[in-house]
Amino acid sequence: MDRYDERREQLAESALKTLGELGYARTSLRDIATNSPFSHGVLHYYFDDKLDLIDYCIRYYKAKCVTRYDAVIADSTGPDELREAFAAKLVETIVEEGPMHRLWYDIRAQSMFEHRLRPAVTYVDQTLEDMVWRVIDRYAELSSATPALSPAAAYGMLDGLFHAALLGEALGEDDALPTLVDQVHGLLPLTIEGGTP
Amino acid sequence: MDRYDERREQLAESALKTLGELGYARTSLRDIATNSPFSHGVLHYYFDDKLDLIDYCIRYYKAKCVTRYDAVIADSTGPDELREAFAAKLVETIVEEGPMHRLWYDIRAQSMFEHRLRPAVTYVDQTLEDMVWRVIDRYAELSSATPALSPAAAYGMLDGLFHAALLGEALGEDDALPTLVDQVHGLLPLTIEGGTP
DNA sequence: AATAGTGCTTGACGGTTGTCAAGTTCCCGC
DNA sequence: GCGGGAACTTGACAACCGTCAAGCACTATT
Repeated sequence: MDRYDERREQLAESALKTLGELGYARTSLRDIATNSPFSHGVLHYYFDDKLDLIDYCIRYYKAKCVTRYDAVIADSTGPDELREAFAAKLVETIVEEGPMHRLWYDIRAQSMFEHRLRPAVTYVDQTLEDMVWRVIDRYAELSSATPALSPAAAYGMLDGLFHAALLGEALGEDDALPTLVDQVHGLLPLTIEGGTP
Repeated sequence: MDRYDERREQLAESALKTLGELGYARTSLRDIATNSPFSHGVLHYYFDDKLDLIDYCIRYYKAKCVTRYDAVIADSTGPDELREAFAAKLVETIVEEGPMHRLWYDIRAQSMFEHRLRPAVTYVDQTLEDMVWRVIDRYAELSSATPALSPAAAYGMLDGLFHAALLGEALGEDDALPTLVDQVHGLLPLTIEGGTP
């Protein structure tokens, strides 16, 4: 990777930090530059415009989190262990990377109004669906069963629970995270069928 | 209702129309006023500031859609009929009120960054959960069974599927709506247990 | 060491934003 | 019909936005 790409990543890092705190609507290019070692003019040196920067940020964000559960998949030796570890990891990432997830749901909502965001959102959403499916597939395998729903359905339901927990956590519901654990524990068995009795 | 409240509702109507088209981030008070019979100054005559207006809009939005599925609940005489009618109604509202739903998910995401939106979002979210739970509860009753998950879990999963379908529809996936129907058909039986064999 | 070119800063631009004060029009009670 | 307050318009404000041109600093090559 050459120097040019390094700087783009560095700026994307600063941008993600700022966007994660303020959200898309209230983050200006000057805010991003303030949270970086550079001045505001440099952003137009490395990116065409604001949306080009955000497009890059979205894809960069994905690269950092798409393998988040792969260790859980690889290390778990039984269905219940996988279920526990997966639920714990979901909670962990809300606690440790909350702003990043908030930003993701923000950007995804923006993509319904801002057409230029759509390709990146579609791309990342698909990789997240794949990531979830690897968990479900492994869970079925460890249960000696087969998945009972489509990847899209599994991702949609799990994402709904995750999104609700993130929202609850942001809105100050103090039982949002334990509730998520319970919900995931309840949901995973529903995603498979034909397991060994 | 006095004249003052009538005008507030009228302005909220114009605001929702504009916000539904442009989204929160790109809608200005002047845009809203342009889509109304009044000038931009009148908004500060009826609302304290922009967030006060949006707070009012969110609650007003809820009042219009919270009973959307009650007719389905009342008219259905069997579990499969309810399931069909509910899924059809979900699709119908995406088609006919798409912008309003897009706005809702946008505002809900904004509430994670803008504290002043939180009370209204929390309030509406709860009424939506109640609305979904009335469907699930009736579905269990018609199935001679009992619900197998909490209202929050049922709402979270269903909302995840609905959100994904709305997003898919906005992003141009032409099978988003039929897929939603299939997913809802698959999900509802999972929400109950102990039905008559 | 002179120079060319990359990397970065600075400052300015036109436009838009929320907000509000001042002024105008309209309507209702007397 | 006349006065007064409510309803609404207009215009202006300070601040902020994305963008970009101009210039400075630094580095590497010759």
